[in-house]
Amino acid sequence: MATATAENAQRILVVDDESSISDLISTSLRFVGFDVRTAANGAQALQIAEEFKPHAMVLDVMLPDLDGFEVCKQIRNEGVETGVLFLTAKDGMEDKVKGLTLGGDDYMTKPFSLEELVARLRALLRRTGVTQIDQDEEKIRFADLELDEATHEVRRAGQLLDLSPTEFLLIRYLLINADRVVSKSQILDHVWQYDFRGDAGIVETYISYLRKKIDIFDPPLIHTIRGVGYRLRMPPK
Amino acid sequence: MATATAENAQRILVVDDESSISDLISTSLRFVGFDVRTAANGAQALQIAEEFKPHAMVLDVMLPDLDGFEVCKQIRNEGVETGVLFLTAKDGMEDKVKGLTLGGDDYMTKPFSLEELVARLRALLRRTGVTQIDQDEEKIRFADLELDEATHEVRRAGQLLDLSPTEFLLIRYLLINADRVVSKSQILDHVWQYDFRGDAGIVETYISYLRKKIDIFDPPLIHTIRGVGYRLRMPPK
DNA sequence: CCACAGGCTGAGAGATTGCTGAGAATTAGC
DNA sequence: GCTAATTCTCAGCAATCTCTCAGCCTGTGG
Repeated sequence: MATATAENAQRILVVDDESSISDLISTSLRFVGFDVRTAANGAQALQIAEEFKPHAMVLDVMLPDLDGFEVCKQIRNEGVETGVLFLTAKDGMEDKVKGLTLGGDDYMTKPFSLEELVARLRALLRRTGVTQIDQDEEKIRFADLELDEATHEVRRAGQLLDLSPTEFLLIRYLLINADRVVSKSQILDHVWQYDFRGDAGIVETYISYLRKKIDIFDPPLIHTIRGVGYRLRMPPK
Repeated sequence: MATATAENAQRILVVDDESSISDLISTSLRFVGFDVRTAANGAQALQIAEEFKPHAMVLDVMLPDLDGFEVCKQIRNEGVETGVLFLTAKDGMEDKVKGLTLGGDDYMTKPFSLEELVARLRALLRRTGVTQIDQDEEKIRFADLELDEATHEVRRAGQLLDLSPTEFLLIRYLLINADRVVSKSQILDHVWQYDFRGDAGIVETYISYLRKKIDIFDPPLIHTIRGVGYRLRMPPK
């Protein structure tokens, strides 16, 4: 977790009253290189936003004091240009969230997967144009594997693959960590919703699905590191 | 939002006393690249217009002080050349407005869809000749699908399609975002009237209608990305 | 070479998501 | 006003996806 906070890292403010959630999110975001602050309620959020000037916020709509929309409004009124990713419970509420995809904002329902959170946040930063050097193509590549965020297409050797939502998240996670070993529990934590209560065996199942779709090509890219996890890699020359 | 205000972006003045409405509109317009200011009443509008010199205005006819027509008149008397898109409530009024929008001006009744607002505003700017470089063709094309903004006609393989108003807005939204995935809530936010309180299921229904009209041709262009949204695309190679 | 833990995979139950037809409610045109 | 078009809701069906589980396979260490 040693990622140094770069001078010019993008600043994210995470606002949620459940500390377990905001810890989860902030740890995750820090790990992928964002500069993160957290707040547990609306008042605190306003205060921090003023001096922290976040590029984007992850904002629970249900806060103990103000609601998320109000917080968002006030922060913008103070001239902080920031995109917002709202978090909402699965039930009701959802219609209240309408209109948010207009300004580039977005929302997700709890529970979510961390991979998805990061992906959405990146998309949001891209849309709201805060990305300093928008050099990051919307494509992730490894060998002859290519994932396109905008079209949601995954190709191997130019050929389009038909993946289910979870398969898509999984291969993206592997791609992001290409060449590195990732453990089954890491995968579970990032790709599955954070309240998933099953065991890591599910990961094996999905790896199996993926192999049947992407490793019918040569060479195989998904490698098992027995006792450790998986790794995307080119065959040693 | 953070969209950089281009030096030469077109300037729009939005005048409405309900802040929820003017927020909605300005967010939307800023996001598509306009330089936007807002005013909450007639007096304020006059004041801002003087120095902001908007290329066009979105103007509620019902304002707390002056009415919209008066505002429009006075601003033009001061020599600001500006097209006007009037907003009116659904009731009476309508004919009164009709009579007064003879120039290149236009009007819409509340509530409206934001896609429609943007389209009308663009058309207005085009008519009043303010558009510096009329880069935007009046036709949007994708594969053998063609939508003509000016005539409101949609053709596939040269054949004219008979679409209802909502179907038209929907296919336009898909066309504008051709090849990218758009979620059901994005669609709802952009295509439906801002006060629509139903759920996203309606989008499925309309996609179904559209498919029956445009995808009876080969190849099908409207594709479902399960768990994500829809996407207009050519068949995979 | 055997035993065993870890990993792989096919089958299937159950849940989710999307599609569509039918009809009610609303709106627009005459 | 009346009719026709359009919009919207809803419910059943179909497709797909998620997850569990059990039996088999494989690498490893003794």
